[in-house]
Amino acid sequence: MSSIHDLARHLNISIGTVSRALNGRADVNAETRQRVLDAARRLNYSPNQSGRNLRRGATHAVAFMLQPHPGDQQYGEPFFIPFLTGLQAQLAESGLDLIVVMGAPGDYQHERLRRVVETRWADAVVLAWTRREDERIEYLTQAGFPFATLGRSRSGGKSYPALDLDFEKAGVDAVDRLVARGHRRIAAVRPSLNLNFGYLFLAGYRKALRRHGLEVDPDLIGAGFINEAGGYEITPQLMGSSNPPTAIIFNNDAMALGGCRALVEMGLKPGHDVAVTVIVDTALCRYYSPALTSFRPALEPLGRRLAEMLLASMPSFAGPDGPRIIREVWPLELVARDSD
Amino acid sequence: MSSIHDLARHLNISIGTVSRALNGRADVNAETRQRVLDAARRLNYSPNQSGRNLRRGATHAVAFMLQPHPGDQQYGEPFFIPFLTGLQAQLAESGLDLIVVMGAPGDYQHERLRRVVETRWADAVVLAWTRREDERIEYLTQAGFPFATLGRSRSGGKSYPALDLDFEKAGVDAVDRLVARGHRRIAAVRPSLNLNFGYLFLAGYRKALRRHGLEVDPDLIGAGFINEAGGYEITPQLMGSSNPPTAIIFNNDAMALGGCRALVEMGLKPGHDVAVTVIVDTALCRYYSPALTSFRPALEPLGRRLAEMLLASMPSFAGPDGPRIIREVWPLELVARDSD
DNA sequence: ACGGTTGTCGTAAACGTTTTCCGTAAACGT
DNA sequence: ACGTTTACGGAAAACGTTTACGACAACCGT
Repeated sequence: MSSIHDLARHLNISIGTVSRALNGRADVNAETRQRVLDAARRLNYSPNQSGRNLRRGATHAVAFMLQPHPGDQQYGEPFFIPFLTGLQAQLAESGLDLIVVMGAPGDYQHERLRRVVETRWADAVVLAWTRREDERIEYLTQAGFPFATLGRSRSGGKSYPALDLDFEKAGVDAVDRLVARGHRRIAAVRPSLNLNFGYLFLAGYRKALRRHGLEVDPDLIGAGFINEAGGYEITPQLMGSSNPPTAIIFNNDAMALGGCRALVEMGLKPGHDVAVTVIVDTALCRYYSPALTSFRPALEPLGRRLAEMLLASMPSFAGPDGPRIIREVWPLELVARDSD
Repeated sequence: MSSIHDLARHLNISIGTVSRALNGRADVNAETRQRVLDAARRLNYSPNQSGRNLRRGATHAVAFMLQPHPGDQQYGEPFFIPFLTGLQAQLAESGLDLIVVMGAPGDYQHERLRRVVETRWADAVVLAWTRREDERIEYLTQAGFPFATLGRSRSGGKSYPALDLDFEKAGVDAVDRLVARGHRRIAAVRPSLNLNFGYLFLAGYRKALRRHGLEVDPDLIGAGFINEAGGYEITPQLMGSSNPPTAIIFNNDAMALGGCRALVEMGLKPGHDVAVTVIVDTALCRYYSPALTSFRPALEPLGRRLAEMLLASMPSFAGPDGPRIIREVWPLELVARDSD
C-alpha cells in the first residue's frame, strides 16, 4: 500500500504538491499534475480514508440505521432496499458514501446510533420507522448531529428534514373505496407500538368512517407486528367478533399475507368472502392470488428525495442560499387489483 | 466534542496516561484509571474513530457487499437480512463492527468493492452470491485482502474461508421426492448467468434424473432473474412445450411466486395441476396458498458461522494455533407443505 | 531599475489517537 | 547503604492526509 509520501519521493516532489495535484487544486502546474496522476495510477495509489477523515474532520459518509422493529426481528427489508438504492444514488452524486448500519435486535438504548454519532462514523444519519415520540430524534437534535427521517414524528419540532408518505389520506381512500363497494363493517390492522405511520393510517381510517356515518368499533381494530406472523395472529380475533367485518385493511403487505393465510385456514377466501386492502405494498401484493388491492409508495424516488433534503439541510452541502429544512409528504398511489 | 487532550488537561495528566487508562492497559494506577473513567463519562468523551483507525492501521470493521444481481435490480434482501443479523452478532462478540455497503446496480467493475479495499474502509469483506468464476475473488486474493464468501466458487483456489449450502443435495432430494410421488416430467428453473448456486442446483437435478433413468430434457430447464418477474416470464415457456412438465422446481421463493402467478393466469392451480417445489425459501413459501414445499436454509446461524470462519482466517484475530482456512457446506432442510 | 503581481511549489502544522521509550520514585533484597 | 526491581506516568513519535503560509522566480508596467 503506497502512501502519498511514496508518491512524493518517487517524483522528487513535496507531498503538499502531490496532494494538491490529486485534489485538483488550481495552484499546480499542468505538467506536474499529469506526472502525479500518472504516478498515482502506476503505483496504484489511493488515499487512506482514515488519514483523510482525520484531517478533514469529516467522513463524507451518511449512515442509514437499519433497525429492527422493537420486540420484533423484522427489519422491513423489502421496503427499505429500493429506498436505499435511491438514497445511495443521490448521495453519490454529491460525493457522499452511504453505509448501512445494522442495529442489533432489542437495542432499546439505540446504542448503535450513539456509536455512529459519538465516534463520527458518518457526517449524518438517516432514520426510518419514526415513532410518535422518538428518543432517537430527541437525542440527535440535542447532540446537534445532522440527520433526516423517513417518516414524521412529534419529537424534535420542525428542526430536521422529514419525508413521509400520506398514510392518513391512504386510510381515508381505502375506507372510501370499500364503502363505495358496499362494505359497512371494515376492520383495520395496524402495527403494535407507536410507529407513526400506524397512527396516521388509523387516524385516516377513523376520520373516513365517521364521515360516512359509520361507527368506529374497537373490535374491528387490531394490532400486531409488521410481519406475516402479526397479520396471522390478529385476523382470527377480528373475524371471531360477534359482528365480523366484511373487509380488512392491512397496514402492509407482509401482515396481509399472514392475514390471508389465517382467512384461508378459516375456510374463507380473501377477496371473495372478505375484501382485503393493503396500505403499504412493497412487492408482494401482486403475486398473491387473488392479487391484493394496495397503495404503493414510490420507494426509489423517495430515497433520492430524502438525500436531497438531507444535503440541503447541511451547511457544508447546501447551495448558495444557505441551509434549508425541507419537509414533504408524498401521496400513496392506489393500485386496484382483485381482492376487494 | 471533547478529545483526549481535553480530558488530559482537565485531569492534569498526560494524554498517554488517559489513553492507557481508557484502553485498560495494566500500567496505570487503579485510582488514576477511575478518575479518567469518571471524567470521560462526565465530559461525554468518546474516541474519534478516524484518529484511532489511523494510528492502529485498522478499522475494526467488516464490510458486507450488498450487490445487486448483474442485470437485475434485486439484492436478494429477504435472504440476506437474517444472515446479516447473525453475522453482525458474531462479529460484535469480537469487537468488530459490521457495515453494509450497497453496490450500485450495474457496477460491473466492482467499483464499490475496490473502493472499500483501497481506502481501507474495513479490515475485511464478506461476499455473497458467488459466481462460478468470480472476478471479485480473483481481485481480493491478488490484493491480499482478507475476505470470506457465502457460497463457493472455482476462483481463488482454497485460499479463503467459504460457507455454502448444499444446493446439489437439495436438487437431488427435490427430484427424488417428486419421483416418489409419481412425477416423470420435472422442470427446473434456475437463475440466469453463472451464479454458482444455480449451477450446483442444476447439477443435482441432472444427477438425480439420470439415476432414476429419466431423460434430461433441455425444454424443461428454464432460466430467469432471481425474482418474481424471472419466474413469471419463464414458466409459460416451460408449460408451453409439446410435452409439458407435471412438476417445477424453482431455485428460490421469489421466482416460485412469479411462476405460480403465471400458472394461475394459465388456468392451472399450483399444487394441484402442477407440483411446485422451492429450493431456497426465505419466508414466503409458507404464506402462499397452497403453502409451497421448500428447502429452508438456517440463515442466522449461517451468518454467525461465517463470521467465525472469517475471524479464524485473520492472523490478528485467530486463536493461539494461528490462522486457519475453514470451508463448510451446510444442508438445506426440507419443509414439506402442500404444493407437491 | 524597481515595486508589484502571478504562478508554482516546499515547509510545517494540524487532525486525535496509540504506543514506544524513557525517567522518576518507591519498594525490595542483600 | 547500595544496587536492583517494580509501578507509574510523561514526552514524543508515528499513522496519512490537507492546507495555511511563505519562498522564490518570472513576468509585468512604469
